[in-house]
Amino acid sequence: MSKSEQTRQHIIEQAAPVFNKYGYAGTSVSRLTRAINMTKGAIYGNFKDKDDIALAAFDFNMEKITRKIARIIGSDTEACEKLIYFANFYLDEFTAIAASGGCPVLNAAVDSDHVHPRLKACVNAAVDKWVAAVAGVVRQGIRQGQISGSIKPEQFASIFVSLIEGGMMLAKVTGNTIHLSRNIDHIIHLVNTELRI
Amino acid sequence: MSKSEQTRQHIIEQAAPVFNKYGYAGTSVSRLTRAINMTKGAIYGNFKDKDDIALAAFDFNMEKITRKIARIIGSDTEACEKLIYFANFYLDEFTAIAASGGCPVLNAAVDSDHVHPRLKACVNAAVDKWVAAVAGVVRQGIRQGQISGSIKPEQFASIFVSLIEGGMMLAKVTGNTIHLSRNIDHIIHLVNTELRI
DNA sequence: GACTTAATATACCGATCGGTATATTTTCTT
DNA sequence: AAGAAAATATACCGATCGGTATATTAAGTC
Repeated sequence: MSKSEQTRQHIIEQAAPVFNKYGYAGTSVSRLTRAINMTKGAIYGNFKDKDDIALAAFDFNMEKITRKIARIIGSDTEACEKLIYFANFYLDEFTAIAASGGCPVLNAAVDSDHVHPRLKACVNAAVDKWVAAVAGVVRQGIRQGQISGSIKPEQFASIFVSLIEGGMMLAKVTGNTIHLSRNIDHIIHLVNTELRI
Repeated sequence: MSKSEQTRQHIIEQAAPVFNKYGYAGTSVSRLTRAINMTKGAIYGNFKDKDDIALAAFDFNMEKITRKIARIIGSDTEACEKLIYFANFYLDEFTAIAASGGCPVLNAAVDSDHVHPRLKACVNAAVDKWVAAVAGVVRQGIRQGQISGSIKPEQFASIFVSLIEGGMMLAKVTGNTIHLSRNIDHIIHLVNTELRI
C-alpha cells in the first residue's frame, strides 16, 4: 500500500464517524483536518472534493457493518436461528454503533435527502441489499422446510429492517435501548410464532 | 394579531419545511430570507438567533401533525379501530408529509444528535408523547375489554412507532411507499390477531 | 397631518466556508 | 548521496456564514 493509499485510508477511517455524527453540511473540511490531524493538502491530494470523501466515508461505515452481517448470513445455521441472531446483532452492537454516530443508513438517509442525490443513491442501494438479505434468509428457510410457505419474505424483511431502524432512532433520541430491545423481542416472537413451522 | 406576530408566524411557517428538508446546518439564514421573501431585519427583529427559529419551526411541524392525531385519539371509537385508523393515517398523509420534507421527528432526531441538544430534547419529548399516546389507546382497550390483558401497552407502542418511523425512512430513501404500507399492514395484523379479544 | 414608535431593509462585521496554487517536505529511484 | 517524483503543508482566493448597527419605512396616536 503506497503512502497516499495509506493516507487515503486514514482519512476515510477518521472522517467516517465525523460525517456520521455531524452530517454532510455539518462536517466542514477544517473539521476533517482536525479529525485526521492533517492539512487540506493531504485531503485534496487524495480526494476530488468533499462529496468524494463523504461517499467514501459512507461506504466505509457500511462495509464495516456489512462484513459482520455477511458472517451471520453466510453461516450454515438454520434460517430461523439466523434471523434471531441477525436481530440480536444490532442490540449487541448498539453501543459500538452509537459511539461512531449511530446507524449510517438511518443517518445518511435523512442527511442526503433533498441535498445529496449521489449519497442518497448509495443509501438506497444499501437498504435494498439489507432487505434482500433478510428476505433471502426467509426464502432459504422456506426452501429448507423450516419456515412456513405462507410467509412473504419481502413483507417480513420490510418489518425486520423497519423495526431495527425505528428502534435505532428511538434509542438514539431517548438515550435508552429499551425501544430497540422491545423491537428485537418482537422480531424473535414473530420468528417463533409465525415463521417457524 | 400584531404586525410582528403575523411576521413571526409567517417566518415559522415558511421556515419549517426548509429546516425539515435541509437540516439545521444545511439551512442558512440567507436561505430562510429567500424562503420567507423577507430580509434579515425581519428575522432578527422577531427571533433571537437561528436556534430560536429552528425550535419554533420544529414545534410548528409537530403541532400540525399532533393536531390531526389528537382528533383520532380523542374520538370515541373503540381502541382497536383507533389503532388501525391511527396507523393508516401515516400512509394517507405520507404524500403531504413527504412534500414538507418528511417526518419531522425522524429528521430532527437524526439532525439534532451531537449538534443541537435543545432540539434533541424537544424530539425526545415528542417521541415520549407519541409512544404514550399509543400505549394509552391500548390501555383504554384493555380497560374496556376489547384488548387482551396480556398485551403490554409500552411494548406494543414501541413497535407501532418504530414501524411507522422505519417505514417512513425506507419510503423516503427508496422513493416507494411499499415498505411503509407493509408495516402498516403488519400493525393491523397485530391488532386483529394479538390485541383484539 | 405631525409625531412617535414599531417593524423591516440595508449595509456591514469578522469568521469560516470549500477549494486551489504553490512551497516545502518526504519518499522513491538510481 | 543526488536528483526526480510524489505527497503534504502553507497561504491564499472569493463566497458565504451567523449576526449586528443603523437607516428607512410603515403603523399607530394625537
